[in-house]
Amino acid sequence: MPLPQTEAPGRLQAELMSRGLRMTRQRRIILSVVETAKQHLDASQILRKARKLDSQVDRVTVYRTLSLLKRHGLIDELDLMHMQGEKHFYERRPQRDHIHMACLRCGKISEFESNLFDRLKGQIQRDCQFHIVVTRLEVGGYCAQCRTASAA
Amino acid sequence: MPLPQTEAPGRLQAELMSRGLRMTRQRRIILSVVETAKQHLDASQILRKARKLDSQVDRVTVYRTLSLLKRHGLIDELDLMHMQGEKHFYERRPQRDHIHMACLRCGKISEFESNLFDRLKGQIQRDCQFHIVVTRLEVGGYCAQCRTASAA
DNA sequence: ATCTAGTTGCAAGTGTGTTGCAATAAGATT
DNA sequence: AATCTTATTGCAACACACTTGCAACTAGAT
Repeated sequence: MPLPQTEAPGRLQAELMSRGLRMTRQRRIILSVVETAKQHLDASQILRKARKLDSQVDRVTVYRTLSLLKRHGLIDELDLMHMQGEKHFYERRPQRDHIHMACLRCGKISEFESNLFDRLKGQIQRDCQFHIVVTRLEVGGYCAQCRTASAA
Repeated sequence: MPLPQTEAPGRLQAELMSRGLRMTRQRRIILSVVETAKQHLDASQILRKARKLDSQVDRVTVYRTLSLLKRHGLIDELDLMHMQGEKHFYERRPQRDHIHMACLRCGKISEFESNLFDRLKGQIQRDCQFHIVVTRLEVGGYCAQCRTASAA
């Protein structure tokens, strides 16, 4: 049974192939899960979704693939303030870095892009002579809804 | 054998006592380890240092004390870009937040305070109506030394 | 069709952090 | 100073995320 390999290959798959890496059945599945994710997924969620597409995907392969994508700078790893144990979450690396805000009450994760953040990174590179490869800015606190809810 | 309890109690101990928490022998030791740390320590390093002062400190007590301090906002938890496995590192919460930069080559951790960072936090609070409790900005990349070293 | 090195799956292992519960001790009360 | 109450501790067992060694497999080149 052929895989839905004719679907648009997706940027992740194209990127990996252009780097001379082998495109296995398992990798294709894991990449598609990561690419089509509508929210931040952790390794076990990725495994579960991958198995729905092909029960022949191992936990270890998920870890190895995530680590590969991370090494190649194609995905970012998030901690989301460790609100749900010690899980790590993953998302495709975006064009422009963004901030993750985690509400300590309702658990909602929101994202925010900011010119100030871009300028701050520039300042770090200049003032500290530090060549930035990856950044992670996470903020814990209370979102607008939960602020008004608790004020009521 | 009395403990060196007559030493200046330290801010952490004073803070906890002012909040009506019991000051046990174990807590005093763990607090002093955290307060006098010259670098970022993880839980197992804290345990080891605590045991040097009193072999009667349990691993669990270290975890519980760190979690207590974190809940009370007296220490911050760092991931330092997960360069050394999944450890978490701890430091006393400073007056002013700072950025942690982790060199991916030599592993050095440097810190940086920035007005832009302060302004960015202000922007988040305003634009997102998000009440910030804690922030963590970690940057991975290459420090000045390692940049020049690899250019050579 | 064949080859070879990159990749996978299994099983076992590592390490961090957590939980239930009986024993202990801090700090208040008398 | 003795007593009391309840927070805290230590132990043992557990939970879970992630890793490693290695034989079997297979993608992509020849």
